[in-house]
Amino acid sequence: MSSRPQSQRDPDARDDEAARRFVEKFALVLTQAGMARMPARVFSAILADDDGEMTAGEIAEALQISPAAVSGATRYLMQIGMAHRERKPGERRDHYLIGDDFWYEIIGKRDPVYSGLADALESGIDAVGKDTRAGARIEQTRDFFMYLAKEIPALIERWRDERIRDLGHP
Amino acid sequence: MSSRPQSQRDPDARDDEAARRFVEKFALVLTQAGMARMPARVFSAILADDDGEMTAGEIAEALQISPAAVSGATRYLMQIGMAHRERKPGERRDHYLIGDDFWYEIIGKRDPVYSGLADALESGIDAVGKDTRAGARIEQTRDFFMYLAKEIPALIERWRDERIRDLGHP
DNA sequence: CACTTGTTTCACAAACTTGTGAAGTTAAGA
DNA sequence: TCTTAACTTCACAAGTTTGTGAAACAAGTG
Repeated sequence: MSSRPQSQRDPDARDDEAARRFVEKFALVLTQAGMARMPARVFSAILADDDGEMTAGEIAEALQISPAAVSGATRYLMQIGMAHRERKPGERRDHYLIGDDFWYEIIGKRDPVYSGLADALESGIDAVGKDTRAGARIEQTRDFFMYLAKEIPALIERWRDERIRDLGHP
Repeated sequence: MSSRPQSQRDPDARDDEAARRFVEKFALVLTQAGMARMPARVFSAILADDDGEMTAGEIAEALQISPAAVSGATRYLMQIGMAHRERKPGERRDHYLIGDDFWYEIIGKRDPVYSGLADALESGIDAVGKDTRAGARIEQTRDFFMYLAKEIPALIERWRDERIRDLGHP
């Protein structure tokens, strides 16, 4: 979990200082995409960890945050399915991990967002009147989100398939 | 812009009270999807307006908010391309409008988000080492976002084409 | 050119969010 | 059963964000 001084580094090995910078950089992008700060940092830290698995203590240490902050962030990450927790029998510590294919899950879960928009729009069509200009506009918008709700999961499925095929022919 | 009392309503005509509820409901969904409250409300109001076009005064009146709030919200909406402003010659008022096909634009603009994630991840691969487990995981994640950055615009393009074809054969 | 209507800017108060220390809870190990 | 390490919950202080009133600014109109 540590690397040599810069002057004699193997360019293919881990550079802790650079890894730390990456964690903050990636967390920042996630934050800009709407994720809260601590969950973003915690997630990035686990992502950059070689095992993809850290204890709460390791997280607190790595990010210099309180156990309370770790607890809050991990609870959130687990809730939205971006991390999960494991504890081996006869272990006191929880290990937080991110799967190797969690991204499909997360993006796939945008589905409810689009469906939610489509549902809200559905009720709007009646409110403004089916045959009004607003009605037509809202209906078209609804159709678009229904399309996304259907096609995006299919897109991700396609990626999954391609990946599996690539692993078969490396 | 107004409708009869409930008791004698035409079910295909506009129901102002229901429309108002829709505006708040849809704004709430947008808010949950990460949009700020006022821009979400203003956008929803214009979406539900029959002309798809409102003056700042109409917006303030409809949503019971100050001119300052309208100004801030419209500035934001225009900046991200969800609304634009028009003023006819010899008019004192600005009219804010949303196009009939703005959604493609907006979702299409997620592209930079995915590209941004892919970029940040790219730098992470070197930081943790190309041939480490973390390196492989980050690389795979980057590939996934590059895939999305490429495929989602294509998806939207496809919708556009289908729409145009539908309009040709109604 | 002054008046009037409409929009933007700005400073601020209120409301909300965030991360912390400290106390409380849980469960492994002796 | 008691001890202790690990995690969670809670109240709060600090920091942000949000929407407002008031004042400044722009642009038609008489």
